[in-house]
Amino acid sequence: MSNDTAPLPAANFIRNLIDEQNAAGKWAGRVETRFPPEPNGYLHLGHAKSIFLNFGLARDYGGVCHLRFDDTNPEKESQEYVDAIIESVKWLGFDWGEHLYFASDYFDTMYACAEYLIQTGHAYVDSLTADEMRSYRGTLTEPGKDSPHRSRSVEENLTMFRAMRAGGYPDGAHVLRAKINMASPNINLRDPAIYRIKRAHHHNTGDTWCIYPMYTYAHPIEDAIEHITHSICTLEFEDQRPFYDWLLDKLADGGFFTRPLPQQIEFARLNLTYVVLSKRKLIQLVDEKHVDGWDDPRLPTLAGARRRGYTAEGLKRFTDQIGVSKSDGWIDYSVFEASQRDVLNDTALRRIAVLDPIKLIIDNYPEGQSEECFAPNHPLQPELGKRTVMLSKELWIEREDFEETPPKGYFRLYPPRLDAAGNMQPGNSVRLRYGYVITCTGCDKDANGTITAVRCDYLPDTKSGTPGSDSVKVKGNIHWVSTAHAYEAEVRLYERLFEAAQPGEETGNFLDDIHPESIRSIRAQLESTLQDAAAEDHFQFERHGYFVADRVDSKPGTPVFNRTVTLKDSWIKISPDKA
RNA sequence: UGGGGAGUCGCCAAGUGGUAAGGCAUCGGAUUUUGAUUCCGACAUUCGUAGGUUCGAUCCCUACCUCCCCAGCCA
Repeated sequence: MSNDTAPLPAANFIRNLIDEQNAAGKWAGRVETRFPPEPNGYLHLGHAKSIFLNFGLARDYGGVCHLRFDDTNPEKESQEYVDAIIESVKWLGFDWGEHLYFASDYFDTMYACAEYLIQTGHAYVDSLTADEMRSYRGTLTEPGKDSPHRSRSVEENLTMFRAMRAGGYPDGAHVLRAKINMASPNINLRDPAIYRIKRAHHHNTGDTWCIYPMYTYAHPIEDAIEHITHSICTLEFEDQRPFYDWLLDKLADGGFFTRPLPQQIEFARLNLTYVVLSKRKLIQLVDEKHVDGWDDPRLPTLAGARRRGYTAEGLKRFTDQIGVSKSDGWIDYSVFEASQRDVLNDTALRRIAVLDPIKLIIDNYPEGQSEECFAPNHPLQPELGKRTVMLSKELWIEREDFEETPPKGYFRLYPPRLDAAGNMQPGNSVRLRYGYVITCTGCDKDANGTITAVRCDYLPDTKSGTPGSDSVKVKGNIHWVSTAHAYEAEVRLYERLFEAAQPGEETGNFLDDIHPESIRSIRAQLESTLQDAAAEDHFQFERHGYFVADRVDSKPGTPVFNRTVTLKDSWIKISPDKA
């Protein structure tokens, strides 16, 4: 990202650490990070935090950040995910240059390291079943005990490990384990498994291998091979760090890597209310079709966020805002929305859209006549110019901009009414945005009493942009579109996918908190210029919110709009029974 | 209850021995042809609790409390 003018991100414990190390000359000022997703799903907002952190650190310290696929478990991984991840990281604006890597490209080195570990007595082949291994491991409060196979000779271990690789054993028959300490208070050090036999087709290495390294073992080696300085991961890997250091220390002794070795640093993962950020749950939502694919605009995946109309710049603003620390907390989803509004407010062109139309008839406006009104594309950026919207006798206005019996404080359209003293007061006046001031005279109803049209008169001398147009002061300002000139289009309104701040917290099943109507598709009346919107064009529909032309379903000439986020609305707070 | 982490305003988050940054939210008020934006102002005598050291502690020491993570041949 190019942001020379952007202020330096706030201090955090990682930056402080790097500053200290740089002062001490530990890495000679080098900062090399990596973003290492497993290609077993789509990236989500939580990954964005990690991406901005890792790529941001590299950028700010003049280093590089690698994109590395941690593909050590072929059963769960696929090329589709690799492609989607690449697209999302690019969308966020990052470029890893030459540094695109796959853990699977290092399988040979990892294998060689494993033989070295065996030869130096630091690893052994175990033949316990998974269940047996579990019981030998002990518990949180009781030490484990040595496997009967722990004392196999180096020669036997080597022979068996080679046979494992050669396909001489069925899946699960043996595992290679690091030989550390079965009584360690840190369970992760009780001889962790580092290789398992698994006959699965790998998206990158095909059927070359039938044994695969475990994350625990593979990750430190990946970092060391790539000369990563700071290996940043989330808090749950803290207990893994002693093994990370143990392994690399042994391999450095063996001449595989040179010191200083990479350093693992852990930070708190993102917890966001009203969404789920776990791959398991996201996969379930997609597989069970609670949503329409990984890029469903209701999903917190980056693909979904993009389609929803959220911007990469807004995501950056969000991550800058929430900071990086080691304490786990929950960020309210409204914080995310606010950061998106910040960006969209600056960049989105303004347009008019009537989402819930009701007809407004200007009785004293000539039949068959129409005229041009000029509306700025952005109120704060006049250099963005104006567009023309047509006004005529019959308009569409928002249903909620008329109230037959207005609540207290309402200053939009309402008809003439009796005041407290019993005197008839005129109907309310508002300005038709970019047009004339009108005064409400009443409304039409059908036999059921349903309002079919609102009636008004306009004040001819009040047209926006003409001298003296503001001689009549009104508080209300409503948007409209001429019925004869409107463009009707599909607009999708989204609600939160989950109704609970922490889905599943109450019942234990996050699916119980799914919002039954999280998507609503409507036919809206839009100003005609919107017909030319291109996919991924962002707009502010004035007085409503930010919308984007859907990048999947929009066709030239027939855009479909997604509501990204509404505008802040303090009227809702004043009058909770409204909206 | 073994081990590893974390506890600073409603939500994030700096500060780490010299007397509590900032952001978001909230509440006032101004501007406003979006009940938006923008602007101005208010907003922790207090840093999980209790002791201790010190002239002085959010920061050091001791004990305690609360929350999170670890017993996959997942990552």
